Amino acid sequence: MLSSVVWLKDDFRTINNPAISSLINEKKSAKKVIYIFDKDKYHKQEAQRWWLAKSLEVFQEKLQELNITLDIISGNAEKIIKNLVNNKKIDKIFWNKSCHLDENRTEQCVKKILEENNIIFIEFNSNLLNPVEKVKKDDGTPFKVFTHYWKKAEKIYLENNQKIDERISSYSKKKKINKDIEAIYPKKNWNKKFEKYWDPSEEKAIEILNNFIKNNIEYYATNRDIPSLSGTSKLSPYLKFGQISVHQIMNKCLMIKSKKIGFRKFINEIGWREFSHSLLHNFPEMEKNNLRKEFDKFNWIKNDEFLKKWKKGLTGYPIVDAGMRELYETGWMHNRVRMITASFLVKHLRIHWNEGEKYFRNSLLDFNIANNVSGWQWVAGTGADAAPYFRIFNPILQGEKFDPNGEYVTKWCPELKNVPIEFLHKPWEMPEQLQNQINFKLGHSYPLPIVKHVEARNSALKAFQDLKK
DNA sequence: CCTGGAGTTGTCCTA
DNA sequence: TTAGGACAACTCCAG
Repeated sequence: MLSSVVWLKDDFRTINNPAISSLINEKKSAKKVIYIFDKDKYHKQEAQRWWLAKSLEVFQEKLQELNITLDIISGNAEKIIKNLVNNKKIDKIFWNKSCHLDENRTEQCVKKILEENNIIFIEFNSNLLNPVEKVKKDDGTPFKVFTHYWKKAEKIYLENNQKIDERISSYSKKKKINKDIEAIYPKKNWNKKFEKYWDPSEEKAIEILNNFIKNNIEYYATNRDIPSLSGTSKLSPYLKFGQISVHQIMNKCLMIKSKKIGFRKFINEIGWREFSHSLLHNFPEMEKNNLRKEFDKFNWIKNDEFLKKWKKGLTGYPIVDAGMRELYETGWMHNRVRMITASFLVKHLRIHWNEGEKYFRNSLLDFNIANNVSGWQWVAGTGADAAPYFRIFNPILQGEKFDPNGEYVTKWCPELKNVPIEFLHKPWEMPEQLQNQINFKLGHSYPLPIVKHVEARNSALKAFQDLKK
C-alpha cells in the first residue's frame, strides 16, 4: 500500500517539526514515519546510541497518540529507501534536512532516486536558523570570523523569522519494549548510568528551556563559567537529537523583555553552532584535516600512555581529571572544562587534536560533527579564527579561578575531598606532613602530574615557534 | 584596490 | 594588590 512517509532523522519532536506537521496535514489515511538506523554511522558514537534508543522509545509512543506508526529499519538509508520505492510503498516523502555533512550526502543520493521514480518529496530547513548555504559575504565567499558571520546571519534570520507552532500535544506513558530499539542500545554497560542524569523527551527539553529562561539566562554571562553551578542550559543533547529545535530556542529568547548581557551571550552560543555548520559546509576537509594548512607540519607527539591517562582522568591535574570523569560518568562535560581538558591534550601533551575529537565523539551525548570539529580546531589553534598560539590554558589557574571552592573538582575526584583548598588545584605542592595528616599519599591516593605545567607550556610554545620557520 | 580596525573564552611579568 | 602591556604578527572583512 502506498503511504505518505516522514523520513525521521534527529528530529524527535512534534512541535516545530515541519516534516511531521506536513504528514499530519496530509489528507490520505496511510501515514508512516520511518527511522533508519545505520549502525556503521554510530560505530564510533557509542554514548549516543543510548540517547538515540531512548528517543526512539519515547517518540514511538508519542506518534501512537497521533495514530502514526514508527518503523525502525536497520541498514543503509539509500538502499532502504530505494527498496521502499521499488516495492511501491511510498508515494510522498518529507524530511527535515540534517545538519550533518555525511547525512547531507545521503540525502542527495536519495533525492536522485526519488526524482528518477517521480516521487514527490519535500525537504525542510529545521535544524539550523538559516539554510547553511544562505549566509555568505557580499562577494559570495564564506565567512571565517565569527563576529562578522553572526552579524549577518542574525540579520537574515530576523528578517525571515517565522512564528512557531506552540501546540503541546498530550501523551501518557505506556511502557513497551521494542525489539528493534533494544538492538540500538550500546552493548557496554557503562551507559546505564545515563538514566540517572537524563530524560530524552520533548517535554523535558521544553521544561529545561523554560526554566533556564526564567531562572538562569540573566546570569548566564558569568555563571556559565563556573562548572559547579547549573549556569548553562544543558540543552545540547536535546538540540542534537531534535527534541527541541534551534528555532524554538531562538523564538523563546526573543520574547524575553529585558535583553541583558546574559541573553546576548546565550544567543551567541546559538550563533556559534550556526557558524560551525557554515564552516564545515564550506570547508568539508576540516573534519579530519587542519584548516590552517601550515599545521600539517606541526610536531605532534604520539603517546598512548598519556592519551589513556587523559581519557581516564588520571593526569594529576584536578580540574582536567574532574572534567574527564564527568564526561565518562554523565556523557556530558561543562563547556569551560571542555576547553581546559582539550587545551591540556593538545598543548600540554601535544597530542593531535584528532585523538581528542575522536574520544569526545564517542563519549558525548551531544556530539555533533560541526561543533566538535570546530571546537577542537579552535583550541588547537589550527582553526579558522585567529586564536593566538600562545594562548595556553593554565590548568591550575583555571581551576582556582572557576572552581574556587573546589566543589566541582571534589565532586568528580572525591579522593581529593580532604585536601585543603590552597592545594586542591595543585596537590603536588602539598607538604608530606600535611598529606599524612589527612591520610593522603600523592602518587597513590591521586596521581602525580604526568607533565609539569611550566615545562609543557614552554615546550609547546617552542614547537609552535619552530613551525613558523 | 586599498585601508585600517578588529579578532570567544589567556597568561605572565612588571611597575 | 592590581592594572596594563607584551606575547607576534596575521588574516579577515567592511567601507
